[in-house]
Amino acid sequence: MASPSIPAIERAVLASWEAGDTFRRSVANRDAGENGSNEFVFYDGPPFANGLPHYGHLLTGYVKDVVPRYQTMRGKHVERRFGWDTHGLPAELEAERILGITDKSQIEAMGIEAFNAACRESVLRYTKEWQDYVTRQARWVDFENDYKTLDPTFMESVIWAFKQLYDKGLAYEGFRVLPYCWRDETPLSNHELRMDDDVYQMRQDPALTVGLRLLSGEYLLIWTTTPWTLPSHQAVAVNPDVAYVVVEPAQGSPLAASVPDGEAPPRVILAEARLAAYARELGEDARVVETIQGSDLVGAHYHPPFPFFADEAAYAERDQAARDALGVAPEDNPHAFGVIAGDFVTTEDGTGLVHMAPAFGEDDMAACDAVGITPVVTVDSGGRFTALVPDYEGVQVFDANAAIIADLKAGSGPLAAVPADARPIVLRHETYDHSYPHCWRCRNPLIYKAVSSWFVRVTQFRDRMVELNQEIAWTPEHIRDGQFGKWLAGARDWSISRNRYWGTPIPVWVSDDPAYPRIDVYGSLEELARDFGDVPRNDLGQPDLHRPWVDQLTRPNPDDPRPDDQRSTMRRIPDVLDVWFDSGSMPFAQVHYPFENADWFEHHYPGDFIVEYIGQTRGWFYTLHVLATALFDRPAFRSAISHGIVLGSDGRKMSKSLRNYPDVTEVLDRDGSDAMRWFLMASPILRGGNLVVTEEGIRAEVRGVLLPLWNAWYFFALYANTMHDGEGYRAQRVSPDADGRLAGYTEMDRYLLARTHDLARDVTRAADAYDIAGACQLIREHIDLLTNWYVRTQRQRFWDEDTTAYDTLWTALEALTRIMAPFAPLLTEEIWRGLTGEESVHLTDWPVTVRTEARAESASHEDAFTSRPARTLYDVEPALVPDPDLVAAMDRVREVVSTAHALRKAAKVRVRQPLRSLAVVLADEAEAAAFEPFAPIVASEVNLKEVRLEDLGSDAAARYGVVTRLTVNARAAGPRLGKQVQQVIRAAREGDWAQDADGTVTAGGVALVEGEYELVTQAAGTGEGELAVAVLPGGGFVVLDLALDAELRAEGYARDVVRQVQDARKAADLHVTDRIVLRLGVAEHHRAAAQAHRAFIAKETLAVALELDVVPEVDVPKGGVAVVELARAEADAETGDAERATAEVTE
RNA sequence: GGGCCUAUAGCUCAGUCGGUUAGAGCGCUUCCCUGAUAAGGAAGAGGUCCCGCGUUCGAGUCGCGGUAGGCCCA
Repeated sequence: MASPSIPAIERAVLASWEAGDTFRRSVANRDAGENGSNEFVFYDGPPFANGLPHYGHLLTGYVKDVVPRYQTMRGKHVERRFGWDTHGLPAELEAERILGITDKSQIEAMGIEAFNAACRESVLRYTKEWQDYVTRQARWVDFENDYKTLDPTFMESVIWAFKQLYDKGLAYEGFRVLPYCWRDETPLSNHELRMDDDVYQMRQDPALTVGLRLLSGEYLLIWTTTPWTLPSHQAVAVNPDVAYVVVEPAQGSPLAASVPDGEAPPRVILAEARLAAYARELGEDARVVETIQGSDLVGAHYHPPFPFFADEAAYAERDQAARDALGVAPEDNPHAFGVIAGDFVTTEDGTGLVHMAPAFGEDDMAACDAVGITPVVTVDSGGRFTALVPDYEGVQVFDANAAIIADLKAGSGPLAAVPADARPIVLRHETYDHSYPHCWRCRNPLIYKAVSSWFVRVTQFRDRMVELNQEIAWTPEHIRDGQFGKWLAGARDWSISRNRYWGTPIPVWVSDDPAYPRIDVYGSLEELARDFGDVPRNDLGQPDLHRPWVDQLTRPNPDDPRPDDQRSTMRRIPDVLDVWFDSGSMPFAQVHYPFENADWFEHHYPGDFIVEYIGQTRGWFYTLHVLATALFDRPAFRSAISHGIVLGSDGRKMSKSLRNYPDVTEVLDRDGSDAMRWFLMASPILRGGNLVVTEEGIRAEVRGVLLPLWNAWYFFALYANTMHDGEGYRAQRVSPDADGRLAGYTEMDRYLLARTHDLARDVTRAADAYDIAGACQLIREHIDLLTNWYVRTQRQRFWDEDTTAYDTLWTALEALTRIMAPFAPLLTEEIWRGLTGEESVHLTDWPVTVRTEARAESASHEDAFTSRPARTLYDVEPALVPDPDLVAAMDRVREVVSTAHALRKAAKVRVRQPLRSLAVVLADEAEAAAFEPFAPIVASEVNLKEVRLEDLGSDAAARYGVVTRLTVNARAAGPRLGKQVQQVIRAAREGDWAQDADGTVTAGGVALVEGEYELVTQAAGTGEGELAVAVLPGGGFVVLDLALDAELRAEGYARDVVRQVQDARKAADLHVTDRIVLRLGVAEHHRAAAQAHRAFIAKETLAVALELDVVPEVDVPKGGVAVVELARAEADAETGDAERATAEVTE
């Protein structure tokens, strides 16, 4: 059909693939080669399937299909295993939702076993739907031989990786500051903070400005909205690049008044930019004693706000318990209570000096860690102060604010024991309204709190990661040294433990008695079995590393010499691994390395190709690279596409609630998968840009690419099938003769084949460079050429049953569908099957195009065939004969046609009006000769009786008048002439130049040397009389003879009549093959013309009878040339022979 | 606040090593053509190449500083 239902075609193709097992065979057809030498290794980035796929998944899925399909056709063996990401917090939250519970205590109450069972069910809930979507998008991927991160084999490889890191000293335990819900007694991930818009709510907190007394006497002003963190204070941070001032408060200011008469008022230090904000306390005319840089303050020491950790000995003793509980080795804190540098310090609010409580702030932790200050955790899991802060022990931190503020102001409580001149002062106490994070479950205000965590010591091999990144080919290129490279260079240690339930367990067992410490790390089921007597087993008795089964493995501490009944026990730490550790382990864990497939893995790592959206530079791309570097000292992948973000039709992020994007199912049902694939693949999104998805955009690709391709095929099939009186014609592949020539084919045929050759060559180049959008652009241009140049100009040959035309079009379409197959796999499949009668385009080979070299080589080295790898490029596409000269000549033809049309247009002569002649004047005889074969094409396109070729060497120059124009090659002349080149260019443009007798060209007074200029000959004017002259863009010119005689006018008139009748036919809703009875009424002065072309008119309009009358001119309708009346011919005439009918009319 | 990216015609985007007069597709206007095509052809309108400074004989392109937007981080 001419207007096909593409989705229907697609469904039929999909069904045939399933029936024919085509995917599996396309993989199996290709030899993997020795040690996988002929494999293309693709890693599937596991999606988290806890929901349905959206455009982002579809986009990535299409790329994940295009590249392997292409490589398969190139002859590679490409395994494609689907991966499922199954662990992690999203799964747990979904399980909580299903189970109707909201916090960890409820999980503990119901039991981890039941909870994890719910998690497992939730992550596999949508696998069927995913499979359906992936199948519908024509993505070939192996669902049977898939991998899941919850598989015991996968998990065993993951704990192996952890142990490797531990053994290399690259895994350690430390602190990590997280949002923490003291009511639910659980840390939250940063992701949970962004989960709901109303997680951040306005809240009123006390804000204190406190002065801490430097040993030199001045007070550092710090500002905090969490007074409860002051007892845990460890340092003050300043921005080293900010200016600070030492200020003496004005006489009579509140601060000056606070000291007894006679005593000097205290001097305070704050950022210069914040001085005005404290005018109330310091007085309007407070005196700036000194201005200093932040860096000058770094290292200064002061008296802490509270005395809890001031006494080194007491601190060490009291903190020991907390440290022991966390398993951290004791170390002192010599740097505490000093000024440290922090780039994050701003002067937007506060004082420009920031109070650091490293256990309760991320910045605090990082800045203190940099100078060796360890956090002091003074708050228990319920948010209450511990014995480390005896004065407030047991008080919830928010409740403690009031008491802390009161003690600070009054010097009471713990400060009573501190000498007055070492106490802090409270400069300001205000109420602060700010946006503050709340627990998304219980709506209580969160705190930030240090929790114990395991880390990968990324900082230790960070530089190596940067080096290895240089070996990766990124698309777009800037990712390598930009977003990804910069991220690597600034990488911090990776926190990999999560205080959760559903994940790969951290395989660390510790003694439960600090008196007899011991740590065991396990990297395999076998090691576990050795120490615990058996592997962990679930309720079905199957090996299962998940909690709670793995936690049930305990044993007496071998390092504990006490009798058995008193011995300490080795227990697993409760944490599970960050899910990103799972996905980073995917290359080896999917094959259960090193327990199985060690040899395979060696030869398939790094992988050849991965693709994800740009955000994965901090996600999958990153974790793959971290583990690859740490474990194997090589990159995990050779090339990566990092695509942009898919936006909704309004340019904003796609949002379910806004409904700002086309429904996926609707698009697939109406326009089809290939339309969506092409739309996405041809878009800038694969070059890193963002993409707005609109239905119009998708439809535009259907109209611009898919339908023209289909119609080219439909045109071919329609006429090939009706050839030889309906017997049909089976087209042959064009094949060159022994000399490699396409003798017997027209220029246009050879041109199409040469262009198809170029297409294959250029698309190969683009696809090899992962420039998928570029490949699509090339194909789009080629389809335009095929349909709107070749087919349109050659239609008559098809109606004339010229078999070379059929063979040529068949060959071109067959190659085109192969080239396009990865980018529109369903539609090309249907067309290719129609063309060849064979099974699948995806089981064939990519058109390879190095025939010239291969021919020479294979001729001289006959044995080269056998000694070369399977798919080296031999004479596989003999029909696609490159011909650069022919391609260039045809470009000239299109120039000539276009220019001649422009002349007609300027002279207001319609194309239907035949003209006598066109002269094409080219530079020399050779060019004219090369053009000669195309003269008929020009004649028919421009509607000319004759196309003459002339060259400038003939008398054409004299007859039409020519000028010579000077063009300067700035690239060549610029370096030699320097500044003068501008002068020369201007002179050349203005005609201010001359050529000497000896040939020297001088422009603007400057002599030019060979190669710096070009002399171009052009027609001078627009021609004389009825000759119209126009310059060709590539040099040369055309001269169109606009003179009309009666004969030409008559012919033009006849064609006008035909046109009008065709319109009337269309208006009468006639079928294109319907015969008609026609009556024409023409004006007297057109009678002769109509008579002369009566047969032509009848033939063109399929008129079996034509009655011709003369009517008064006024009866002819406006816009028409005749009065037209027509009716469908009677049935017997309709079935009669058209030519006989025409003959009757002629008589 | 930091890092990265982007900014070129009404829209979506190309623009190579810095080289003379900056392109394509779509859209728009007018005209033409039309027995495969939901098409095709021609002409036209439409540009402060985000702004500024600099380097250079010459800058859409290179450098610096801004502005706006996107992504990520904080």
